[in-house]
Amino acid sequence: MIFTSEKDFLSNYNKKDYESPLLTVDMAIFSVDAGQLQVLLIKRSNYPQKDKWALPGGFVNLSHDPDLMASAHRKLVEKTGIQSPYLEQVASIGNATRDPRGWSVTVLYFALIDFKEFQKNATEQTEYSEWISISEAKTLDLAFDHLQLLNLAVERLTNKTRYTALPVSLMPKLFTLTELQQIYEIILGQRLEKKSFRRRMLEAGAVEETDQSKIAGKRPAQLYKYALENYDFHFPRTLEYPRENH
Amino acid sequence: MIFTSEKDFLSNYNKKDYESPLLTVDMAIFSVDAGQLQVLLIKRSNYPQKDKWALPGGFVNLSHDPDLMASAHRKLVEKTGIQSPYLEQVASIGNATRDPRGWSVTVLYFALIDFKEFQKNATEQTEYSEWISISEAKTLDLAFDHLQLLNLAVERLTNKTRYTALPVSLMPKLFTLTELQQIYEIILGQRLEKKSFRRRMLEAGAVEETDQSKIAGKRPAQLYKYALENYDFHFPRTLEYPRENH
DNA sequence: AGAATAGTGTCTTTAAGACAATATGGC
DNA sequence: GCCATATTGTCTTAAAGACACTATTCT
Repeated sequence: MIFTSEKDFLSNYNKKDYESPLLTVDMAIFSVDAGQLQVLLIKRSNYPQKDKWALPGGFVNLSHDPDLMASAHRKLVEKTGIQSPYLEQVASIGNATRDPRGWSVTVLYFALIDFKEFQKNATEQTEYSEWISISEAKTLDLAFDHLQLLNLAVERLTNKTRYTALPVSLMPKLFTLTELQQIYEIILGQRLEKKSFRRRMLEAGAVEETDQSKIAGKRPAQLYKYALENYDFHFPRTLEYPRENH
Repeated sequence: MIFTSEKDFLSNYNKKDYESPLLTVDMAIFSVDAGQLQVLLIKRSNYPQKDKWALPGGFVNLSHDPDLMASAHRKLVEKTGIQSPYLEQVASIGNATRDPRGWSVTVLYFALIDFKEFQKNATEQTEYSEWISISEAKTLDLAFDHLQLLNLAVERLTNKTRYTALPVSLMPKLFTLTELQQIYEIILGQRLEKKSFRRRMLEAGAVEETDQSKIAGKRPAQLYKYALENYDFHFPRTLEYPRENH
């Protein structure tokens, strides 16, 4: 068939003539609670892979989701009630075998939320969901290739924690530097030097003092807020692994 | 409908019951020639967007491509004849408006190849293609959202050039450090200090001497080869921007 | 006063930048 | 020997690590 114009071509085009894949968005929603990095998992209530733990996610709604990010955002709001989390695309996995229903592509996003904020917004869910620590989640028999997806998301988060201020997104608006450092240490699984950590945050202008302080037992601590426009900021060096003792 | 088992569910499942998106893979194939970073563009020979310049790419072949990477690799071989380039997924863009045919997702990959290797393997193409410098490509009226895709790929490449040895993939097997440095300078658009550059490559063990040297006019130069298992290696710091003169 | 947590001073270390000096081979 | 390009020496600088010290509040 020969077409004479874009319009002519389009009026003769029928999507159903071609094979299409399944398209899903899956979310690794992270939070820190009880001294551990946690991920929100759901228990699948339907086939396929019924009753297995899985990352929240599902089909992109082509009629209502304007783009992939919107689809990810919709799922996040459904599960957590949180409107403005940190949300980042990690990767897409697509192959003929990951879903028994056929050639399937999933676009993986990760989100960072403040656990306290989640508790405030918690809504009744149709599907059972639970916060599970990363270490435990990795031992579960997750649905589909979700273990691989979880690993990709965790790897992205830990890498970025080494050279960005991203973990601020796991905190409330105001936080102390000690609290922020603790979050870094939980994600990295490594102790950090207090002085280096504070100098780094302050000298780069990533955080700034507020006029408030937090009283929680002993000496009150200065409360800080995130001071940059966005989360693209990269520190000039990555945090090192602890040096050898000798 | 109630299903009693995974098998029962699958035997009743029909993909055509659900809407599916268009799925394409697009490639930013980079090379360096004539002192400039170049990208391989094709002139579209069919609707939609006929006669516009575009990144090579096209529909994932669900019957023959086992996964997304295989699809990207297939397109790369078709266009360049090169079997083992550096290939990395950049991002996926999916929305209702980028393609007039309907909700469309493209998975963007970038590839790095040695220009000389390309010339050796060049094959006749059905579609007209041409190497175009990045600066020129950005001024063209590219098809669909390919300008955005190109920008994403270039950004990924320049970022990684600051902290990895990736640009080695744009070189032949054996290369001199001066040649490698020139490639870095072209990608970054910035002069680098010779001593710092060599020290960095050598001390990290990213490259190692071979027993060959290259005679090209004046003093012969030592030929090196890439010495690491893969391209995941990160230098401990990023290359800096030139310091201020004062 | 003592304990506990917040916050600072300052020396060392690592790896990059700057730039001058030396080495090698073709002509 | 001269020139161009390759290669090295070495001082400076930026930012992180180590670790001891001071400050503030509660009990």
